[in-house]
Amino acid sequence: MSTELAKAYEPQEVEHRIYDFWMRGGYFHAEPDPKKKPYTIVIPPPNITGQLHMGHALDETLQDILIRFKRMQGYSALWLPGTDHASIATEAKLVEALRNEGLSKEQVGREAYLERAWAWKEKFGGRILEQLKLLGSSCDWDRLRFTMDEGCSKAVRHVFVKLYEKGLIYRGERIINWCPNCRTAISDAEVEFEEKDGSFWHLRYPLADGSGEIHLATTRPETMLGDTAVAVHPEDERYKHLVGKHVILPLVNREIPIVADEYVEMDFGTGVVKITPAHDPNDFEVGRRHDLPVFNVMDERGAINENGGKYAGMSGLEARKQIVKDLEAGGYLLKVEPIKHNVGTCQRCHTVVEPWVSTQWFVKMEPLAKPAIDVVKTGKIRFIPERMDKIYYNWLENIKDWCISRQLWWGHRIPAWYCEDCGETVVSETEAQVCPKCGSRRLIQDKDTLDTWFSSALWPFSTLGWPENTEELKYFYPTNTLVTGYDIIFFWVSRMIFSGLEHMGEIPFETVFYHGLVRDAQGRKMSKSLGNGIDPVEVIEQYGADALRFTLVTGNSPGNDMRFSDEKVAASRNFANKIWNAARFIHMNIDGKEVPCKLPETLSLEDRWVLSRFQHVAKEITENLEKYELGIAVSKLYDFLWDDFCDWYIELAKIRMTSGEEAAAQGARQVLVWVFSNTLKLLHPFMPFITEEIWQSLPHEGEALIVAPWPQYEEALASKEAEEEMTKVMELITAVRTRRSEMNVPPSKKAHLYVETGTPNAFETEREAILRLAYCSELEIGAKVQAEEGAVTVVTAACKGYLPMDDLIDKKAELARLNKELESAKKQLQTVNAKLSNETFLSKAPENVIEGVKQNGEKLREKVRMIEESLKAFQ
RNA sequence: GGGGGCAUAGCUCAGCUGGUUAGAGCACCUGCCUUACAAGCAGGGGGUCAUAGGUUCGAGUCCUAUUGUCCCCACCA
Repeated sequence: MSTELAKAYEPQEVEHRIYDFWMRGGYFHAEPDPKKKPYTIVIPPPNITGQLHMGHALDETLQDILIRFKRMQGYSALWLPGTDHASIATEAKLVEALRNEGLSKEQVGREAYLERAWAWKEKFGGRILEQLKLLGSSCDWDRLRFTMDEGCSKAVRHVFVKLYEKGLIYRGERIINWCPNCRTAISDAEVEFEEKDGSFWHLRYPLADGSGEIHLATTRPETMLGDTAVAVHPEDERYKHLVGKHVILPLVNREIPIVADEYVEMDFGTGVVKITPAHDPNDFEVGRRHDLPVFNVMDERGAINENGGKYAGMSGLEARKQIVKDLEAGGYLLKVEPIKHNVGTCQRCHTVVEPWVSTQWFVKMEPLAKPAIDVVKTGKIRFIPERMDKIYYNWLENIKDWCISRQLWWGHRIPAWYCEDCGETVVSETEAQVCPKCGSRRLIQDKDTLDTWFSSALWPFSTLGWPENTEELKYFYPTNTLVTGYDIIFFWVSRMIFSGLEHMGEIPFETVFYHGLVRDAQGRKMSKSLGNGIDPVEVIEQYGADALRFTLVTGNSPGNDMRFSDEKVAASRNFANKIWNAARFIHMNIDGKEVPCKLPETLSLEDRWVLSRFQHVAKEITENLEKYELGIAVSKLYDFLWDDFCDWYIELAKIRMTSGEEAAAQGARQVLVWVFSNTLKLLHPFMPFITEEIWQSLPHEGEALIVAPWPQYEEALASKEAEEEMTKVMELITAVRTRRSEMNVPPSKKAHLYVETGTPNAFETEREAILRLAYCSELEIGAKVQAEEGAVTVVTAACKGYLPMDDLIDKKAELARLNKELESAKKQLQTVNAKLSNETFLSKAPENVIEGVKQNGEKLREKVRMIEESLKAFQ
């Protein structure tokens, strides 16, 4: 870059060029390196169906910040990228595409279907990765993985067999959540409850012996076709005598028993529940306890099956209507009342989920959950923020077995074969050829595939080569940080933890850094249906990737949701522009000159001040980053760069650079370059493009900022004295500016300034700065100065200034102002004095706090004295 | 039913283990095209930190309760 370039930063061209530069340099690639310490993050693999949304943008930005930080600190920093096959989501897209061609997946057949699926994956699966690059993500693309690639698939089969042999995977007929739209079983975690309007139908079931009837209510009358009992509470006096008797199931005319079970709540409704074991999880349990038959009346589409008699073939809703009609006609319907109730829906398609009995594969969770709880309890794995612990414990402590089979074709096919001759089940990592029991060769593989999360659970080690014991696995595992949203604690985090412990005997990561959701400006969730989603790619095009990243990390604290708005990105863009212009300014002053990238021999007070400030900032930011306080770190950088460096230091440096004294000018140039390029290092993880671009253009050592060493705190450059001295000067300048502004004096009108002070050194040293920045025509400094009468007074902690501006002074206003200031100073002094005369404060507060209060008291006393003196003089 | 978050300036939010006078961005007001930047510079107004108690020498920060709001889990047929 040079000063000829645009006044405003134009990110588009820079970003592509710089990303190419990084790629060509191979800076993203990490190798096992015994000389370095490893730092590893595995990416939460985005779905191949996905487009980059703000949630990804946040997730990837946070990871990239951590990886770039660690890389600069000298770690062998691996950010391992990849994508997830997302079985249900992808299958939905594929089936839809087929439907548009007038085809079904059954029509094309499994093999052809999978060919299409892979082709689709090749075509669209990489789109999101290209979008990740636009963000600046420094992933090791050489190590790109996919949950269904050969290695991951091998890991999946290995785990399946191992768990099966251990008895932790089993197959059985259970009641599961069935999505009639996706036509597959789903796990408990994939069910979302939504409050919906419904009806409560009150029914009458006559007793079989004709001695009366029993009243009950249901929200799903169509399930009565599958009723196999009626239940009451064993202690319920109203019904005790009926237990053991039978009722006639209306419409169906089946005799079903009345059973007693503690599950029934006496106080709810009539205290009678109809029991449909095939279509309700609680009823299923009741049925098991009482050995009731399971009478399945629904098919895979949620329609009534052949067990439903005259209702067979009707959809659930049709059957409901007809059954209610028939019940009413038969005199069985007592009343209907409207209610609101929670209905389970499919996470993917929001179709109402049917509890359905079918044969599925499950993972036995309890033995796996226990160690997973322990590693968090003992702190081996740390959650940030800590409160996520509870959510995690709560889930694992109440865990139910995990239904892992899916009636889908896209995914890892279950490595189980059934013998057609003897019915034996063979589970094997490789294709089973012969039945070990009867020797038959007629083996058929299970048609189902595994839950997507079964493979993502292995992601931290399957991507590093497991089950082979690769160099990568040895070096990079366990990984260090997992960055993800709190919405997938159950789906993913918990499953990676127990999988890592079970298969690797070691935690998968040390820290889980949770972030919240990115919401719209009104705080609503971004969603397709609301149409309020903001496309990160568009934001990048308009404002630049650095501005987007800066926006996402500023003010973001772990685990908390954030709002996203155009105004915020605009503010970030302005910051990028500020940096750009600081660079332009420096170029203007160094171009064509030889400026070494080291500090000069002699340092001025402002040099020592800015260097000291930088040291503290560097130290604090490093600490903040290590504690995952990214939002805090970035705002400190913002303040330092904008306020300290641009608004103060650059302005101060201009004096020497226009002074005509070459040695002084050169010193200023060197400090400018040194502080600025070191600040760029600190800023690089957050805003990688603009910082690399500028850093390259300035005098620098090393080939790229991305691999430049992270600034170390240097005690020798920190100076409390320089900061204190400089503060005196800055306070005076600000006070003069304020006073002038209040009197509406334009900067063009210079004024004589008298500074009365007991500590003249700093003021003398910075004489030129005061002249220039406080708009002075002349400056007198002394222990006692003789100012013209009627001069305006400014008082700071270290000095008193007089501005003779007789013609502009509103005497009354000036008097009022001085009085106000005196009052305020006195009030503060009072607070301080109260503290210092408080015995308990003095005896209990720590030394440094007391010392601070004392010093403050000194300053205030001096200030009060000076104001009083001015008032006296004024009158 | 159980658990959790949030409540600080007009708006969006910081404020880490309690410690001098509670901060930022945006918005607003005033003055400036000062030769890096008007996407800028200088200055300013604006907050009884949701409410009520408590702990403490000291509370925005810790504890208890209340109110409002959002979320998670469980789910009553």
